[in-house]
Amino acid sequence: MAANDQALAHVDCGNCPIRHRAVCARCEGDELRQLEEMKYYRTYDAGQTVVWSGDKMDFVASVVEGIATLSQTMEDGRTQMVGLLLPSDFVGRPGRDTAAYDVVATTRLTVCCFRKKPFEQMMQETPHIGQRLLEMTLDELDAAREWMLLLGRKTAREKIASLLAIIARRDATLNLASITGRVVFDLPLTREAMADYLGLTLETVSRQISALKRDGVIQLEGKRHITIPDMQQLLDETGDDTDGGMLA
Amino acid sequence: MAANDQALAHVDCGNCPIRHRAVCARCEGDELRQLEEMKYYRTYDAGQTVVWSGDKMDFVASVVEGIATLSQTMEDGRTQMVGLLLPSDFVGRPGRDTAAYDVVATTRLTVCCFRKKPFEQMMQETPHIGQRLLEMTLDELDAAREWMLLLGRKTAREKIASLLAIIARRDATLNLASITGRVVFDLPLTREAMADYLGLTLETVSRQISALKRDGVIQLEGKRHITIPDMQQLLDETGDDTDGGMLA
DNA sequence: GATCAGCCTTGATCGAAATCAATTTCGGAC
DNA sequence: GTCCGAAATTGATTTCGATCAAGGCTGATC
Repeated sequence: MAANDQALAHVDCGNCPIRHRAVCARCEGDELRQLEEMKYYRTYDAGQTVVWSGDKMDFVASVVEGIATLSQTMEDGRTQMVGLLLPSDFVGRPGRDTAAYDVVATTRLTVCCFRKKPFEQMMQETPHIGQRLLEMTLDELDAAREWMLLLGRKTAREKIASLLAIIARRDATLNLASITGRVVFDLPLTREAMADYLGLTLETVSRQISALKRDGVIQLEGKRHITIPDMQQLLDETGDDTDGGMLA
Repeated sequence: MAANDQALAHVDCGNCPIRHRAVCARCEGDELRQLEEMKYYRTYDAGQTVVWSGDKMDFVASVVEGIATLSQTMEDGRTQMVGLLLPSDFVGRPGRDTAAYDVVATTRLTVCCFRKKPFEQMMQETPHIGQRLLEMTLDELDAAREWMLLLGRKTAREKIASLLAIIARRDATLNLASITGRVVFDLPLTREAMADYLGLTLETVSRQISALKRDGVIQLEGKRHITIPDMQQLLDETGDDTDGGMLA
């Protein structure tokens, strides 16, 4: 566990920004009160490691604010990101006591933790929680499978376009903006993190971003601020079915 | 749905080969009887498609016997396998009514089906089932993440070695054989299916298998029958941590 | 036993991304 | 404003796997 964890002011679950999307989404009344009592917050600075793969992990948690990455590293240093944790995402696995992946905060990160034992006990007694966790896990599995298609079969250019589209879409849904026409956002990842996400080198990431800029698909301001003048044009570059995919 | 489905003789759940590993693993007595009543079998020939991505799917199922693949295809024909379904694995997603992937039988396949509506209803009433499904889904997510590392960061040779190790390990656990020293098994996949699994072309798969043979890591008899004289040597080729991965 | 088709292997060549190697840009500290 | 270092860009070259192209096996069919 990292050094400078901090206890935060206790936040009322009723006002929690991830109240309706996290594992606790379906809890009400007594159940919520019970969770409220066992929860505690932790925060991490950008760049800090939350847990190392193989470490003992005696808690599970929900991301409240900020972004973290899940990644795997081979002995020789090759690393692959296997998950991107956004607010409301769940960290840890009930019924397992060591971390399977490295978890690293890429921005300042706040998580809402529950000690594993009491949480598991509560899962036994409260079907809501397990049901919600099942839904979330199935969604993650779908995302992982889409990602596998990207890693196995897409070109570097398609990979970059896909990642930008994913981030743009997420940003748009968070901010209730439209997902057509002009989209503007900040990249939450370094070129290296993008490379680890996409199974590329950071040089290739840089080159492909430059190429997309040259071709007018994106505009860059500084290194991180991105404008997509025409979302459809970006989607056309991802290689994905853009029109729902179903034939008439 | 494919044409030549066949109703099979009704098999007693108590004698079912996947009784202790499938979604129904934790059901007993009444619950089991209830499932027994709603289940029905279907079989498919090798090569037959079970469902097409985008199709309406009004059932969920457990693989009883045989092997099937889950895969995704891009408009231009590039395809990536995203799941390998073995006996006891679950097909379909509660709470979704169209298939997200193509499901294809690679050997003769028998599945145990439940119509979606009654199954979902039973999940509501029987926490066992959801709990078991959650466990299975979490395992699948772990497998998907290991696969992502393979797709994103491993060399062609490492990919082949990893796939052979996965199949060898599974075969060994099924047959209670040891996973050290000599291992013998039949490849259940064509070179093309292996390529779709690994994000390679079939030519590269063929070449790397030839190379591993030349180097004495594997022995081939015909195209499909494989002998691994020394499992550790194969594992050394996978690029994975071979010794549990944890430092002292 | 000849024929055929599907599957597999092998060879030659090409090309996309990796690698190696300088710079350049940018954001923050002073 | 200046300086510093991390992050990013860009260029040159190499390499691994894809692609293009012949054949070779093997088992099923007649």
